[in-house]
Amino acid sequence: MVLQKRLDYGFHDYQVPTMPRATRSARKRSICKKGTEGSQMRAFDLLATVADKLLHGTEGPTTNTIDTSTEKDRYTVVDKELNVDSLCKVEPSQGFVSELVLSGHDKKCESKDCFPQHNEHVEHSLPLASEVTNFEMGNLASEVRVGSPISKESDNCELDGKSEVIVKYELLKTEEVLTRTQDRGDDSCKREDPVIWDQKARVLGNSVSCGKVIHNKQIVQNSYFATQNNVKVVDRDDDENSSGCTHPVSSIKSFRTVPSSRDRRIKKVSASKSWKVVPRYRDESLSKTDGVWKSLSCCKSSHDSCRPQKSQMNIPFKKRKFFDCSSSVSNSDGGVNSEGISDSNGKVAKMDSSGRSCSVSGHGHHKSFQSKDSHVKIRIKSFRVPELFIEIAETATVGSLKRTVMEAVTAILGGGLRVGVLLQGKKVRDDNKTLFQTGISHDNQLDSLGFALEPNPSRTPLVLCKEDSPCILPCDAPEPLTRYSPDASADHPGSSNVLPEPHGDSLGNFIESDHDSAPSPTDTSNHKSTVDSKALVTVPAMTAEAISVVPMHRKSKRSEVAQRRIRRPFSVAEVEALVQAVEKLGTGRWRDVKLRAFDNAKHRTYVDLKDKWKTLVHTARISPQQRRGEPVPQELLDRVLTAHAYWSKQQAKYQLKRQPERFLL
DNA sequence: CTTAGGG
DNA sequence: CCCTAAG
Repeated sequence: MVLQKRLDYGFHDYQVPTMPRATRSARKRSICKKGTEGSQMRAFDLLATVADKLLHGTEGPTTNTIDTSTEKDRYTVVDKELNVDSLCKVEPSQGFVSELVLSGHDKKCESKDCFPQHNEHVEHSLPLASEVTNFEMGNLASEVRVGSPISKESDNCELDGKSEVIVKYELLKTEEVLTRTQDRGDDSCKREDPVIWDQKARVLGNSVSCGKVIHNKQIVQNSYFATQNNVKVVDRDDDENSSGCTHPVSSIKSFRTVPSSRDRRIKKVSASKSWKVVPRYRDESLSKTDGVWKSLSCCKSSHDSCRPQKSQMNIPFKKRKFFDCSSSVSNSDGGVNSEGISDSNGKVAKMDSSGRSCSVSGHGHHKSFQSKDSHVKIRIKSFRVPELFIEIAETATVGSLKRTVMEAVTAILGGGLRVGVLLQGKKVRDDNKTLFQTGISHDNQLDSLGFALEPNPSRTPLVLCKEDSPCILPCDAPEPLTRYSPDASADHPGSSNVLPEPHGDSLGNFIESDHDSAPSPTDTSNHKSTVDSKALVTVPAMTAEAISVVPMHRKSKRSEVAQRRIRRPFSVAEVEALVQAVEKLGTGRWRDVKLRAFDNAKHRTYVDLKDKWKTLVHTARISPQQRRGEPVPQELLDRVLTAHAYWSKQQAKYQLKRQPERFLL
């Protein structure tokens, strides 16, 4: 039996931040590891989170349930436990819920901008929303504040009718898997079991909506991330509790494919409305963000990083890896989020991620952003995961199916993504060019700027990606969807096919930014993203076009294993910074080197620096022909050798000094 | 947590 | 990059 499920995740404002792996992260790391056994969370975690919420509600009942019960059971149990309140409560501050309410109920959006247009979907959903509203209105209202903060910030929330489904996820608990779309009318789905999700994008404006259907099995409407998503969850359990919430980010526990250990539950990840991509790590100023961001990002300060914080939403990520990934995903509802990326120069580009094509009115508004001439503002509405093809035996259990899907998704999202920048349909490969040089400036080209999440070849073994098709969506580009997403739901935005090139190119950096702080002043170019206020940028979808998941077991096993961090070759600028620091500090003080030259580069640990130095020394000693990767200027290599020789000598002297002493003793 | 090295 | 031993 071949099930083809299409998972469209629209993450509006979904980001994959890089989690700083600070110097001190090690400990955390270890902690995390212990805690989680196989979990690998990365971008995916967010999804999981969301899903989790949908399915299970906020937190997690979890442990016990999960641990003891069978998978099936556990799900069931969990489901029962869901309730709107809990969901809502989780992130009251977020306003997601409220939005939902608003959309359904009031229909008004605080920000008018948000809903410039009505969608069909909206109308559709309205009823649902209203239902929900009725039920829980009180609670919700109380809990949540109305209006999404996000919306305030950025106006561009609105999606046009086009934007459709961002997230569609369907699962059935029972043995059968049904694929459905949103019809609620259909009972077929409902009947059996538990969980079916259908999320569709819906335009809610910036906010996310949370809906719950209580009665029969109902439907939870969620719009996560951005804009409009409707999620229906049909829960067989009648309970009172089914609830849906839409958070931009929420946690999903259950999804965990890994049967084993506890699942990670992510308590909350909320969508942050805005986050900065590269704010100084220390600053952490995500002003706009809710607490969410922090949690997602691991912590700005290294201290916090892995450990879950009780107070805020924690994201108990089991693995540090998750953090390690520089990328994290954040959703934003309306896509209101804005992100700023600062490059070494200190420039900051703000990005708003929002659903895909964003052509939104907001853009116009954004112009205001431009005020600072030299900065390019980019808004990314969302990144989507278009399709996922799964093949699984009929005899497989639902649980295995879930795991399989999870794995597939995880492989894609968590396996390593890189961001590709497209300009007028062409992939911009030179990471070293400045935006200006590339033609990405606030006054031009914005319309043709697109971003794509591309599978990182090195990291996605399991996934079969066709190279050629990364899903890319040029922002405004009218192009048709990529082939990958055949169905309408597929994005509206046109996508251009693009390059599939694997790694080397430029994109490698996650938006998150790695801009390493220090190294080169010139780095700015690294972040390719740019946009001006005007244009919305569409986000590209992930391309995992089709993924075949085959043997679950293997994968799962694999997945359980900690993921390896993505490879991030050192740029010349970084090498330069490293060399300079080592010349000054010497070779044995990697922590100091880290602090001195890479303090802002969260993804570079002192161990990484030490390793890099090791390889640099090696590189310097071999013939140029034998060197691979981005060529390092000979001058730097010479300095490496010189410094290495010098410090080796120093060390030797030190040792000699000691030697006599020892003797004496 | 840091270092240092091997893998 | 990861993992580990050692400090």
